[in-house]
Amino acid sequence: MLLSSRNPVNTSTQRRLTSIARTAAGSARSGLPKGQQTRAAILDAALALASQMGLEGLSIGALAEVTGMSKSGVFAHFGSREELQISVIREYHRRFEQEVFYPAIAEARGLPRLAALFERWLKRVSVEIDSGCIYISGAVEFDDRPGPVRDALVGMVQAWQSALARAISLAIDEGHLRADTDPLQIQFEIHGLVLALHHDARFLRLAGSVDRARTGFRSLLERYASPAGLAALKVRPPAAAVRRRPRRPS
Amino acid sequence: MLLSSRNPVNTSTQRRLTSIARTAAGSARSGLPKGQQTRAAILDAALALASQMGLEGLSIGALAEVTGMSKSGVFAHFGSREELQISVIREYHRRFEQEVFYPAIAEARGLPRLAALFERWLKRVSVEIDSGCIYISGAVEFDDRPGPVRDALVGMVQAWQSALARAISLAIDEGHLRADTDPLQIQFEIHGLVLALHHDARFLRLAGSVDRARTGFRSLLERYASPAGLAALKVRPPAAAVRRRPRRPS
DNA sequence: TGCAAAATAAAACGATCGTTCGTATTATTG
DNA sequence: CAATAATACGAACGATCGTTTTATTTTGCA
Repeated sequence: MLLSSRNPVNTSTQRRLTSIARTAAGSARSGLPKGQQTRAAILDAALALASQMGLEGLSIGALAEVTGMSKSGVFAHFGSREELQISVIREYHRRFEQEVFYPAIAEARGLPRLAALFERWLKRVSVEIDSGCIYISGAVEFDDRPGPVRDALVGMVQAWQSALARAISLAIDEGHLRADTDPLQIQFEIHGLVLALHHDARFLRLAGSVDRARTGFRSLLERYASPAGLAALKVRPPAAAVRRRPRRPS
Repeated sequence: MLLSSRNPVNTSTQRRLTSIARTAAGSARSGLPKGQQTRAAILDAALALASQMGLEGLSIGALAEVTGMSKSGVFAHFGSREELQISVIREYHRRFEQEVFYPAIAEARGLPRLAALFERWLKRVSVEIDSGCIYISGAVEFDDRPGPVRDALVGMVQAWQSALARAISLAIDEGHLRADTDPLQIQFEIHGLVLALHHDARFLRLAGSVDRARTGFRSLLERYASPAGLAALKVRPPAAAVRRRPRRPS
């Protein structure tokens, strides 16, 4: 796993799930045992619901109505509301990896990769579907609410932040960013652009916010990038499919 | 009022308050009639509570417990939970004006004023008391929840944003920022710095976030400011008390 | 001081919440 | 197919929420 994060699942949910996996290990006929299948369906609905109402607004009753199940039926799959929220966070993390991190990491080290990370992040946070970003809304909801949900959220966000910082550091090593750059400072400012985008696009419903974020990113590069880095961005190849051959200049 | 915002108070609360004011108009002995007095006390507690739990987490029961009143006693002062939330938003706006806007507007037009706005904004959002920023948490809570609360929130935020944009435009007029600058773009990026600060300081509890925001602001100025603007910042006088004499260079 | 009005309290209502429990249904496997 | 475990349901519980109603206390003014 590339976006590393510890996985402290000693809960009842996990116990049931492993026992399920053991029981129905042989019947990989339709892919998954029935339980996991509906669990995935519930989780999918829960993600949509949490993206709109927030993690705190996520209610089991509403989830039951959406999925056409009974409240207790939904409940049984997670054991508690907290576990449901944590599961939602984990699933969001998984999709975030899938749609932002993995595709971008296929780009060449340095500014190309960093720019790809940023661009996919923008899409994820503002335009795609109607989903708000659970990382952002969760950060506000749980900044003063201790507990396992907050812990899970902090873990995921930190994992993403350090992945981003790593990409920035690589860009420095590659000579694409000035050697005296502070990776965490750039990360801070990039994060700010995304947060401002989320705010203006989702709350104020301002058109053209994505372009403002892009402009901010460009002028940030003009400040911190080296000529070599800017050049690497210009000649940026289409990066279709899998381009994993490690190409280190210098 | 300098941070302008329409005030659509045709509610039952407003009706009662004016009638109170009429009744006890003569007795300005201890400043306010009893009703307004406890209302202010409740609002004070509500602001603290909403800063910590969010506007949605603000419950009348908890508010009653904190103030040592009965639920219905608290309730009677606002008529509905929505009105309470809106009142909290208005009160926050008032304090924001008082602690951020008015002191900063006493500074000289241009970068000195803009820098003062930013600096006081930082303090308000991250360090002062334990209060989170209701503008920020509210934006996340109500980005997908239509209604009068959201409307009030949007109005206040827009008022502040346009006040900020006005200060930026003045800095351009003053020759402190390059003439080809887009005020809304700068506003967007400054807003991003504040949001990132709020995130890192309150959610991740990262030390040194305020300095990161300041660093971001400085490098933003290096990009957009003119030599004259930077000079105006350097010789910045202490700005004690009232210094309103308009000093336009050039 | 007395009296109307304003302010607060107490209790209850209906709704919704997460959760539990007993039971019925469905799926999986020997 | 039968046996057994996995799933799902329905009803109910206790708590909390915003709100209403009714009654009591407190306040401010003639």
